[in-house]
Amino acid sequence: MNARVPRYHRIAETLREKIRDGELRAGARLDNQRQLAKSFGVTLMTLRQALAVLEREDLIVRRHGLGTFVAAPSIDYDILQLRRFAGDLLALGEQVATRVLGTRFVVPDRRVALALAAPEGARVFVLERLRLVDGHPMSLQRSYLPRQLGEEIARADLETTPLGDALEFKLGIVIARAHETVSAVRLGRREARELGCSAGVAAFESERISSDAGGRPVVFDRVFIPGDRFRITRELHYPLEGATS
Amino acid sequence: MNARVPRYHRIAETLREKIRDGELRAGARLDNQRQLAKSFGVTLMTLRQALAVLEREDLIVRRHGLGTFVAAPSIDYDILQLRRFAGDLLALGEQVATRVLGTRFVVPDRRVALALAAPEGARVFVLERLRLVDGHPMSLQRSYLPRQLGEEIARADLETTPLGDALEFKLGIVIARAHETVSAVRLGRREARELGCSAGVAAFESERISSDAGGRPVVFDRVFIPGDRFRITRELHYPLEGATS
DNA sequence: GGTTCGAAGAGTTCTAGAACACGTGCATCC
DNA sequence: GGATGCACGTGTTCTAGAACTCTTCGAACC
Repeated sequence: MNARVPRYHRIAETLREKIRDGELRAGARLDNQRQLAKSFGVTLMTLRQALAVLEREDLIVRRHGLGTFVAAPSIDYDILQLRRFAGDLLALGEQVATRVLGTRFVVPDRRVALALAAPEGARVFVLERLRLVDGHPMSLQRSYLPRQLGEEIARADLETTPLGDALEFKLGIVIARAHETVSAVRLGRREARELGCSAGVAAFESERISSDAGGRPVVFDRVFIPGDRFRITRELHYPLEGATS
Repeated sequence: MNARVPRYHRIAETLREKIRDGELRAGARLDNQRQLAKSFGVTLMTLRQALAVLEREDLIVRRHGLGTFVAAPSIDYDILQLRRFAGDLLALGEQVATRVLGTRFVVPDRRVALALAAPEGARVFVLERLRLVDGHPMSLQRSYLPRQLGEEIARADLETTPLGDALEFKLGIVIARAHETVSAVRLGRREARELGCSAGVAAFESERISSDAGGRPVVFDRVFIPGDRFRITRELHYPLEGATS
């Protein structure tokens, strides 16, 4: 009757079906954009518009320099039960141990600096810990704190005192809110070595900004957990309310 | 240092500032895209990318054939306190009166038919009411009910009995859930006449589907309220839980 | 008074490239 | 062993148009 449906919508629909039907699995890499444009018989710009549609639907993820990937399915559902991914997610009845790898002062990357509102070039405190489940390395956690807080907290026995407790009982700081982002990454060399697996394997990366009641950022946590991939953000409110199904 | 910031980001930022500083007010129409592209010295495609950014941020609204408009500010915040927009939003301590304009059986439009699961071409019951605040017309509400329910309810004294009460005490039907969509429209002639304003003025239109505990759709409400513009949907659960800030 | 039709204005889709920027991996160098 | 640098593959930004569709509004027509 009428071909009034935009071309890029049709392309998006085609790809959507391939993803739905399993022809393209979660995590799979699509052909590169120029190739796709060619095979659909459209311009790069048009193809990119189709990809933009799918990206807004969280069906694909585009990574500069790497490629376009099929995203993980419907995270929203799982995330409701996620609670605090970073730390105490691991308290599932297993034998959980924490090994402090060390503390340092470093110049943070942009994300950390932004989260902690640290001035350009200023150093921040880092606490690096390894979580072991059943004696096996499970996650690598780097906790960044503003310099001054770090200097105070560094004197605590972090080997036996959880960071949250040290903040609360030593400095009187209580975490009131957190914003967490979980994404999928490939492990770098250092992270892989600490976790006892090979570099480049897929892993969760959780970035969490915890703030006190006044909204002041207190801790930036970055956690790596070897595993599958997905990406989601969500707000947490303490004390955690009952899981709303 | 480096102009590595994409051009369309700079354009978006410029427009963002104009909106923030009030140079462009909510509801104002921007220059047309070709004009904007020309004045920014970029291609139409590039300008459109800037607009796409702002649209995703809900700062502007683009309407095919009409123009690009500054969106209303931060609706998400207000909607939390919206409760039942359709009816009892008006119970704010003002003098609220209800005038029944009439009842009819009509062939519903597609949206109503779909919501009430009415067969093609079947008639449904309509109750039309005017809400007056302080003697001044505030909103026009059309409540659609399935034919059979309508025939029962038509015998009630709707001038003095709220529709919800009539449903509950006369038919034993209790509303358990509702799904509400609020959008911005321009008033048609009839609606404008009833509301005592001129046709074409901007108004809220709220469409609400109320269902009983069994999930059966009971009432479709469509409410017009002259005012500003926005669009949002949200789920309501009865009994309404306390407002989570 | 209502209806129909068409022109004008505005957003949308699309082409065919060219140049740029980012991540990775490998080779090289200390 | 670790740092540096470069090439390659891939996504991103941008140009300069042309053609299409949607909405409104007024004029002409019942």
